[in-house]
Amino acid sequence: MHSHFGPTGWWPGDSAFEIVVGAILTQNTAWTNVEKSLDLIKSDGLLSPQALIDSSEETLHRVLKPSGFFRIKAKRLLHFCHFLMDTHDGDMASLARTPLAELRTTLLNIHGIGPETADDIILYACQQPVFVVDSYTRRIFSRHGWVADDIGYEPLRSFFESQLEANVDQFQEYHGLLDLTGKEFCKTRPHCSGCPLEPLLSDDQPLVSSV
DNA sequence: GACCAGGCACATC
DNA sequence: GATGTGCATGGT
Repeated sequence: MHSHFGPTGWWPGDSAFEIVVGAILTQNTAWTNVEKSLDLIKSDGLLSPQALIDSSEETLHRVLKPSGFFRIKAKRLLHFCHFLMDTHDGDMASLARTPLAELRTTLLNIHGIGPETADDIILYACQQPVFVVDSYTRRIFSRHGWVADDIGYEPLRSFFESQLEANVDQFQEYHGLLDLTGKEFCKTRPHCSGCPLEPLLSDDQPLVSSV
């Protein structure tokens, strides 16, 4: 994948907090739409937990509108902002120092932060090693016959983490490459010709046979 | 005009 | 525990 796409530079963002905002806004949403909202948030000077908390509901809805689900995402963003202010005085660097297991549990307890969003935050905003699984990851591996197509998030994450050295840079790059591969090659079943992973196909049993 | 996009929570069975 | 559904906009 790397030889096909080169370095992905996955997850643009000038700050850890911006990455968190993007992670929440991109839930089931195309990144191009998220960028529109991020631009509005920045131009309105709202890119901080306190600024978002202080903003009116109308303002929040207006800036979140381009990325869809704006009512629900406004609530989810505020839940995270209140958490960050209450427990870390709004400081992402302080949050990022939380030990990995505790960090993950804590994030998952915030309303609106599910497994993928939590892992995006941990890997890209907090720079700690978790393997981010997303719909493309599952689709690519199931279409190649390597895992069951209904494999759960945690079993798939555990699988990757058991096979790979825990390395933040590499985990960031794997996720970016899998996303690009999914977008470009994984449109049709069982798998698309030209996929960079095609040379790995074999008659072997699935790597993970069941949930 | 249908379908999808870098999910999650909640209701119902 | 498993399955279905609402959330909403913008691009293809």
